[in-house]
Amino acid sequence: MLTFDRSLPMILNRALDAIMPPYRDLFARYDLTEQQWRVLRVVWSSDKYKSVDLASHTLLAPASLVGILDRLEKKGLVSRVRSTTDRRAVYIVATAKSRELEREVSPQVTAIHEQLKGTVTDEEWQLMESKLAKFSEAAPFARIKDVENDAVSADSNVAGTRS
Amino acid sequence: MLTFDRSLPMILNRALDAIMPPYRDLFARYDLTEQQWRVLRVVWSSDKYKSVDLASHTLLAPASLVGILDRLEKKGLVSRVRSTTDRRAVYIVATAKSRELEREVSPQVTAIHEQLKGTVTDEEWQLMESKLAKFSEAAPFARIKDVENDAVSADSNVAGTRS
DNA sequence: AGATAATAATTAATGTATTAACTATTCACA
DNA sequence: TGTGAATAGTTAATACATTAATTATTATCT
Repeated sequence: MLTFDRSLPMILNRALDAIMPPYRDLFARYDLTEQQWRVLRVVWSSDKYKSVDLASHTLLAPASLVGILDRLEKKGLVSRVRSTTDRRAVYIVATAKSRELEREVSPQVTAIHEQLKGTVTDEEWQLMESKLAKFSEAAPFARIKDVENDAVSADSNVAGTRS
Repeated sequence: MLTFDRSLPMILNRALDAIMPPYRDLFARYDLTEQQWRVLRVVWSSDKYKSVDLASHTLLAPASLVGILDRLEKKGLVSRVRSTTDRRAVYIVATAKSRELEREVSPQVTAIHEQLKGTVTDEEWQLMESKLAKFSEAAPFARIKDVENDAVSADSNVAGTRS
């Protein structure tokens, strides 16, 4: 019988609950949330990301991004730049102030991650990662039972987003 | 070098993002959220859980539970019963209406989980589960405390009675 | 007994999640 | 070449997450 405690959602949530506090404590010291950090991580990697790109790379819904970007912009860590070629699109660029933050916080984030990785062997890590990747890829069975409305377009969700 | 995409938090979040939609779609059909379902799952297992016990078993913060229980109570799915032996404590009990829901939804939840489990072998599953458990236990600052048999203590002085 | 600490549940404030709907712009194509 | 579909970003409404503070009650300790 399926024990609730050992269901996949609970297993994953429990692991997240266990590993996140050190990250959150660190971010809190710099007045950042976990999600804000995720956005910054991606923005630092390139100035050519539109909001919609950030959504897929950070696993944050577009609607959530709006508020997160509002707050990051208010703190002077990013700025929105309207595209000239496609006036619908907005590019998110990192400010110098945020680069400062990157230099200061990134090493500490790496340190936490290294410590986490240290709790299992490299081999075990690879194994776990590949198994989890299997689940991450196997999402197509998501819409099986749409009884009422005739099947909406076969894939209403773009790969990588959670729309 | 640490790629953001392959950090443990992102790996776990990506897996959750992939597996949760079918669950959420199912719950939505019964006007339930994922968290409300988690609470019900635990409440159904015993009428002797206090709010504080639910918090550890559902991985939901006590502050979040307040609102979730408010909504479940308003829907007539659970009720709060103040303990007579410790007037600080509140026991959460399932209503007959919620038992109906259990009979109808549980099999479908099991079906989704079986399908998920089918994407890897039993051996792979065991492996992944044990590795994730390592992180869940080695948690430096785990917010969730030991969940053992603290809730099953023989305090049968619940004011309300079962049905 | 009486001060104090600990516990259970809650409230308050701010930030994020989720779904649906809406605006503005661009694309596709008959 | 116009017209409907698609896309990017946003707003709105409701629910949950997180931290800190608050209330009520019970436990502890000298």
